Amino acid sequence: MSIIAGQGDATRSLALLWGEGEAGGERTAPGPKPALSVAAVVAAAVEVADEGGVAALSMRAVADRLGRSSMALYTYVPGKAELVDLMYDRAHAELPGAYPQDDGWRAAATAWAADLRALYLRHPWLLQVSYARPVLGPCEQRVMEALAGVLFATGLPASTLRAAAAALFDLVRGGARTRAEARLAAAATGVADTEWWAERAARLGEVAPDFAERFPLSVRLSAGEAGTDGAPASWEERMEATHAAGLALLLDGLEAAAGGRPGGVSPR
Amino acid sequence: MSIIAGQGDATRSLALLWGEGEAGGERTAPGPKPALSVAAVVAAAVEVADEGGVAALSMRAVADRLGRSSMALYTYVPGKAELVDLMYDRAHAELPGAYPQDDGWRAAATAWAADLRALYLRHPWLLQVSYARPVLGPCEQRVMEALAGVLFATGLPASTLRAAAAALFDLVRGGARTRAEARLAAAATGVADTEWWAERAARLGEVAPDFAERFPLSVRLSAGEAGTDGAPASWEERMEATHAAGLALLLDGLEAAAGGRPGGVSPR
DNA sequence: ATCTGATTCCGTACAGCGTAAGGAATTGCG
DNA sequence: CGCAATTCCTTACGCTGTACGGAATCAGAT
Repeated sequence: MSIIAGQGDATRSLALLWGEGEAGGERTAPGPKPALSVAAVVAAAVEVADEGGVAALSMRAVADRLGRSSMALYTYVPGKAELVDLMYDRAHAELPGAYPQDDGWRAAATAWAADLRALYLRHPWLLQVSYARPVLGPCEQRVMEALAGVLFATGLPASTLRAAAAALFDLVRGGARTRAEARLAAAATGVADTEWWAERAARLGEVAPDFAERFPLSVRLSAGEAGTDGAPASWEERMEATHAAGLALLLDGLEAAAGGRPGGVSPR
Repeated sequence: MSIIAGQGDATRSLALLWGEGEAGGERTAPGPKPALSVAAVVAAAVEVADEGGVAALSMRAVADRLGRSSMALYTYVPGKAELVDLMYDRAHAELPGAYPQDDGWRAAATAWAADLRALYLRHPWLLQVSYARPVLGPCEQRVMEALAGVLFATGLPASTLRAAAAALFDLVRGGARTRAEARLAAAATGVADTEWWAERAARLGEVAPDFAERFPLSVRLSAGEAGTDGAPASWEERMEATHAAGLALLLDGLEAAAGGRPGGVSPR
């Protein structure tokens, strides 16, 4: 259970996020030239988080990676909270800014979701950054813009599309979280998905032998997970399928709302 | 920005979660009788988190509330991570274990979502507990059981319902998060939603004057938020509406999948 | 060439955190 | 009465983010 809460000063973060290249003029100020830059600090911080997770992200760790003292970072960044804001936005720069709609909006929406999901799995710490308060950096905004472009093709009113956009974000984040957890568990224990889950189930069976009687519907819900098509899919594949199905349900709803306009070649 | 990472020992957490009343036998062990109990510790911790947020949740703070030293807690709970696991599950005890389906499964599902959402708003720190790794305590399981009961009324296959359940959880959590953020911002700045948002927009306008040209679709997406029906709804009301609409889209998809079986009196 | 003032960077320090280690106090059982 | 187990506390360690003050570096005015 990992938490990043409280976040930083919104004004300072916004200035840093959108300042980017900073005033183009050459620097003519006295004093030693900065050996680092905001971008360098953020990049180093992202590396630290990618490698060691959010728990390993400390100012000292980032500074060590840059060969500086931890206090040196504070000339570039107001504090750790704002640094996380910057990291969060920067990571979203890896995503495309638009999606072709040759195969219809539904395919484009699915691609958008897949890309975002992949980003979360590349940088799992993103999922531990509270998106409660919208940081609203340029890169994250670009992702939103791409989604907006896809959704407007439905012809639906903006109010519906706002709801759809929020729902899509939620589904992708939630799904990626589950998947990231499985990876983490696998890495931590050295045991593969299926075995880990079996071990977990066994432990639960020890500690709560009356599980099946207390929660019959839950058991029924998770029963038959192997699917009817013989081959028992791997745990990761099943998670992938569940995620895709949830997404499909939402897109079905959206397509129904769009009425006559089809979403293009339906992927199912 | 506080972080709770790494989570606790799953085995220890599971034992504590499902032990509950513990072996019913009278205690006949030597040594001083425990003045506290696991339940008392968890209850105190929940109080601390409710009042001061997740940042205020420290072992010392919990111990102070109980009039003990921080180290005394470790005789009841293996560590902070496991304590958070227990808190998380205990909070879910506030939710009902089943939902009547007199008005059809759709109304029941909506009620389930509303209750869960209300729980998250009562205990916002729940949203900062990473549900990446399923803690799988009895109370959380009860919530899942309630949802399963609702969903099976659709007559759909378990695989579809698993996806629907996951999606519903994601939507409720995501929506509650946005709402909780607005409250937090309002409380922190003393400014009401609408004004805070206006201030934020103004600040963004200063720092990124070319916003409208760079992100025209996003602007169009959030434009006309006041709705066509004259009265400009409050920010919180709009969030509520957006959340409800997202939920409705998903339920539409589910209803479509259920084919002939209607979800009962459609709430919209 | 020198001074001035701004800027970068670092060393130290502090309060807070989770918790390991060990000792004091309390109790039921022999 | 020991004995052994259990609860609870004190102390301490290493870690965190960061406030503070000083040292080093440099541009431009003198």
